[in-house]
Amino acid sequence: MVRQPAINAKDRAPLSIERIIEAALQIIDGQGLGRLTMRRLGDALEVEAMAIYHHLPRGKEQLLDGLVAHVAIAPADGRKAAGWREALTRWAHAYRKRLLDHAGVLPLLVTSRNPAALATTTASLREVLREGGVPEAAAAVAAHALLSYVIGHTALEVRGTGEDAVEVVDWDARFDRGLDLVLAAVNL
Amino acid sequence: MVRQPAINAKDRAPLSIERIIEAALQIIDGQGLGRLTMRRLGDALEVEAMAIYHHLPRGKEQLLDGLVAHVAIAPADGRKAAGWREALTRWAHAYRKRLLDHAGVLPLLVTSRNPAALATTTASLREVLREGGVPEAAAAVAAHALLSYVIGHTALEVRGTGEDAVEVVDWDARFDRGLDLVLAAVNL
DNA sequence: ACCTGAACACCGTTCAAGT
DNA sequence: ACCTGAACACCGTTCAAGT
Repeated sequence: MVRQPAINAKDRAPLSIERIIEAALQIIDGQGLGRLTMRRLGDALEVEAMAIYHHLPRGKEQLLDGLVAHVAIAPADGRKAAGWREALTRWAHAYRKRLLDHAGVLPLLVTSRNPAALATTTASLREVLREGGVPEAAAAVAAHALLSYVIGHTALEVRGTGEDAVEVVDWDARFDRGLDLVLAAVNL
Repeated sequence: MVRQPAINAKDRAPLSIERIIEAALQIIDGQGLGRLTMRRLGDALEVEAMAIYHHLPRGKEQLLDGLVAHVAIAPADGRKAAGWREALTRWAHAYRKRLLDHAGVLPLLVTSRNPAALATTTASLREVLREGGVPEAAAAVAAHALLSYVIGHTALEVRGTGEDAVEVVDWDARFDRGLDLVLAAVNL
């Protein structure tokens, strides 16, 4: 006879940090950061909230650190860029998309939480500049100005896109025009 | 006989929205946003937490909206600027200082909460550009790029200044160099 | 008008216990 | 090793009551 799992055995995929982070992102993206609680997260994972502590001993703090780390990585754009300016434009678009896709995590990004994750983002941007042949000294300023612009723009876009928005704005167009302005200065 | 207040009379200044906001800012600046609770706020004001609801019927939501409104107003710089570039530089420095002085409120600023407060900030910046004689079309892009840069830089600065900072950085110098880059592009 | 006290439904987290 | 259940100290908020 083939061995059957007992009726009461909970033979589902065991918990893992990846599954926990994924479920947390789904709650945040769907209901907002304020509704992310350990108990609700446990429900989503079909587990008691306390089980999460077995995988994240530092509890909710560690969970939030993990969320920041997750959005820090801008997915690489496969296409080959014609020059450093096009490469930077693509990087900026990819990072903005990442931030907007998980806009609920944004408040965590403007905290001193998990500063190591920020280094990841900076490194990927510096790599694009290096490949584009931008001199080291100019690259440092350019990277900082560009990253600041993308983060700041996204913050403004999120604020201006809420339910009771004050003004109707084409945020795609506004982003591109500001980006052009910043990139023009890099060229000087 | 001169009328004396009874021993048990609580003859202290009555609660007001201004006093509540002020006390909340003090808690945030000193202990962080996470430790701002209605009960602690009540303690700071020497009142039961429930008394706050008499002045802020929408409760903590309304309190947070008020905090966002408070940091939205960049204090005017008294000195007379020599030209639009100097005027913008001063505006940027003043706004960065405001954000850093209340860095704990920053997470609230990257939410869709109280979008009307954002209009206040934008208006003050647009006024500087108007006085500087920057043409309307260029001013719109410049204002957005500059405001984004200042907000984004401050977010990065707060992240890079925490207790377990990864790198030592002269944030004043970095801010100025990025600001110069953005302002150079406005000039084109 | 302004504040209090008790109560309710929720939170994050600990700890001993189960399998 | 992995998860549960009960418990603790805390939240935001309501509502009736006090002055």
